[in-house]
Amino acid sequence: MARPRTYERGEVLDKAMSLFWRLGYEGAHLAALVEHTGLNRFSLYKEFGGKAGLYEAALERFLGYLLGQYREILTRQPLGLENIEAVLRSLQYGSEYYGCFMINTLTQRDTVPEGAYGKALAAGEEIEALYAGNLANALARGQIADGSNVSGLGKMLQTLDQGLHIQGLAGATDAQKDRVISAVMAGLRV
Amino acid sequence: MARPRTYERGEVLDKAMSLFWRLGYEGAHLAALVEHTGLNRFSLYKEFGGKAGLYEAALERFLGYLLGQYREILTRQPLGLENIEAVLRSLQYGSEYYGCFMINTLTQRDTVPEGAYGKALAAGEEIEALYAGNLANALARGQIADGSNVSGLGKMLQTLDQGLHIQGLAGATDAQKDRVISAVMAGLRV
DNA sequence: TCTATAACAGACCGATCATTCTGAAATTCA
DNA sequence: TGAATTTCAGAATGATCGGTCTGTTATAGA
Repeated sequence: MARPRTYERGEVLDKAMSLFWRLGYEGAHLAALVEHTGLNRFSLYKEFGGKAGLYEAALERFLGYLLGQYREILTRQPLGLENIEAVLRSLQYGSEYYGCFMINTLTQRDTVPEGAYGKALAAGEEIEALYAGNLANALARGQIADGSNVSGLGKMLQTLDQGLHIQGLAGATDAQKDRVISAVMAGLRV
Repeated sequence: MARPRTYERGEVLDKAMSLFWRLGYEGAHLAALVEHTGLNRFSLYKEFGGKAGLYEAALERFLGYLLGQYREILTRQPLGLENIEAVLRSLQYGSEYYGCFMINTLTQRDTVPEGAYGKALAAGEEIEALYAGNLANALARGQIADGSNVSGLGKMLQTLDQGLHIQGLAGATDAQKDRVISAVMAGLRV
């Protein structure tokens, strides 16, 4: 009954994500978003309500990818150090982008749309909980020292994880990041 | 022989820094910079050449502060773990800002003025070298395990340091960051 | 094939961007 | 005190911003 759309919502979000990722919210101008996504202004407003809505939708999509990866690896049975090492190593590679869209959102809290900061925050909390669950099991399995401060270690791992993304921005190679991870895992194991 | 200026260059840079810090390069509009620094447009262009020049000058000033702090603590004799712990703890507190202007510059590589990224990178390399120097001495003093990978540990500490700034953005409390530091130091010591 | 519908491309809009310019004000040196 | 000089405040400037609107085009159902 009507002209069919020439875009697919997911593809548009992926392309918008890559632009926001590189350029930030203010830096990704509407003209560039229109050109890069192929979605014309009219449809962009109809579908997402505007630039802010597009950013939030792109961020949600990214966080979905990200949490999917963390959940997949950090719920493998049995929970423990293997999962933690696997997730740290996996997340460093295979991305065509630098850094992390979630972290960029956090660092741009005051320029990013209203709801974005909270969404990034919530994702971070779930990731921390996933780390903590694996650490608790690692403790029960005797993989880490008796009396370890599990909650402190959980935040430590997340801190390191986030730091690795900054290291990537600062030009650290995969080999260097690998050595960082090895150093931390060595300190963790009994 | 002429009307005296009503501003002091350093103060202007401090105020510009705080605005760029919070809002990023694109987000800090010239009108806001003029209002916040008290420096009028004419003088801003005469003194710094424009918005980009002001950003670079503010970043240089920030990196000067930052490196000054790192150098002061990480060159205390004798070099070793004490300095490392001291610098990690000191850098987390006492700032009225969130995050780190250097890290923000790295995450906004594609929107920030030409030379800014390189300046941030160079500062990071000096910091890493300072960590490495203290680790090498810690090894010689038997503070860390024989055969430790000093260069890997150095990058690990810098990674953690950067991660702590992101944790601050994500609302981590000083107590939580303290526990993260304690966990890492515990893993480091023999 | 014709009509209703929704997406299309791109022109248009006021607001605001970084930058430049203009003229008044304040100071110094003669 | 008066001329020279530099900063001051704020008014232009052209470009570009995010957002809106209009007329055209392509499809689906009748």
